[in-house]
Amino acid sequence: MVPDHFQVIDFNKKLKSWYLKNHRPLLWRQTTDPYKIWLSEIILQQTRVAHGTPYYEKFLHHYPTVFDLANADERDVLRLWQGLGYYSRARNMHFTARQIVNEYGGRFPETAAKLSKLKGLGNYTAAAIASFAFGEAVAAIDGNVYRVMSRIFGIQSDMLSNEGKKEFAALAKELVSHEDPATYNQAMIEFGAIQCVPVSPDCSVCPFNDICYAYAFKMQNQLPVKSKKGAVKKRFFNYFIIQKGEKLALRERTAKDIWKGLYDFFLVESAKPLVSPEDFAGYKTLNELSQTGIIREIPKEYIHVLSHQKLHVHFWWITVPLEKSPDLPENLAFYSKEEVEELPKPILIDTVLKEVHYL
DNA sequence: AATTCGTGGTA
DNA sequence: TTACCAAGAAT
Repeated sequence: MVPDHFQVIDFNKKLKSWYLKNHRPLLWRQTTDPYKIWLSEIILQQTRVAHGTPYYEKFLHHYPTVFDLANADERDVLRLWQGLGYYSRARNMHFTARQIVNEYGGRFPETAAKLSKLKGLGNYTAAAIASFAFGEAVAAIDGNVYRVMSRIFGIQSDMLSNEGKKEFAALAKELVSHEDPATYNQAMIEFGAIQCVPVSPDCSVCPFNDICYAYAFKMQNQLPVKSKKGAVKKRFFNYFIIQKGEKLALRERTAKDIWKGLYDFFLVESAKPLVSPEDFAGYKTLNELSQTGIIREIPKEYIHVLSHQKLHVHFWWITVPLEKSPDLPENLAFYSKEEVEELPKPILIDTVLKEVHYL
């Protein structure tokens, strides 16, 4: 709850004034088109503006309307998303585009309550679209807003716990401007992004340093409180790149695991790194394949770090003679160089193919 | 409710 | 080198 002495009207006035003077001219702020706003919000989830901006422009160029996105193949959408990470965002966005077209006539629902029922839209994104595109007076609470509220009001609850989220939500509901909710939400987010930054904010120029709890008690670097993440797990990936002529064998990842929907090579995951040919003894299909063609090692260990996993990756290249047609395991299939280029791939796979000058 | 889902940048 | 961070959501 907002303390008795806190002046919500004054706060909103100063915040808006700060925003009008200091905000960045980001592309997706120049429109009230819910499609464009939705696209930007999905792209920016857990993603820096600098990283997401080129993707926003690419998507808008390829898919100018929700109808264009709905008509696209999921594979092409994932290919355009390649390099952004958290690929379920792209799959959910594509699914939702089709739903908007097929069930809503191409028009987005206009309230946060309805929007949040769509795939890929949680409380934050639904509120952002509802306020930016339709002017609904709902608070959009992202990581920036949690930080700003936590510092100004001295809220020390864990912002990632359910209890903490309720507390922040109740406060945010009292703060949101009913006069201009869109600018209020943009301003809170922007204020957190460029003034009330996570590490070592310059509080000397902050318009709220006279009312800020964190500034008064020098707790800028202690707030907000976030529960710590779990340990990073090690995994050992052994990739076998099977080549026949110009073609490579790839397969779509369909398991409930990282990189779902993307394409990679024949993969043997092991508890420890496989170093010598003797280590392959236990893998039947691998032995058969290695006898089919020439196998050589890419003498390098790739370390690929994800948010909760650290991959130790080794690549082997198997060249199959043109006259032979090995039985490919799993759902592997041969793709031409042009097809390989067009398939959505984890950034690691793309990097390796470029390093060996295949792509 | 705790985990899991990428990638790149920075201190 | 490690840890943290970046316009969160799904399970």
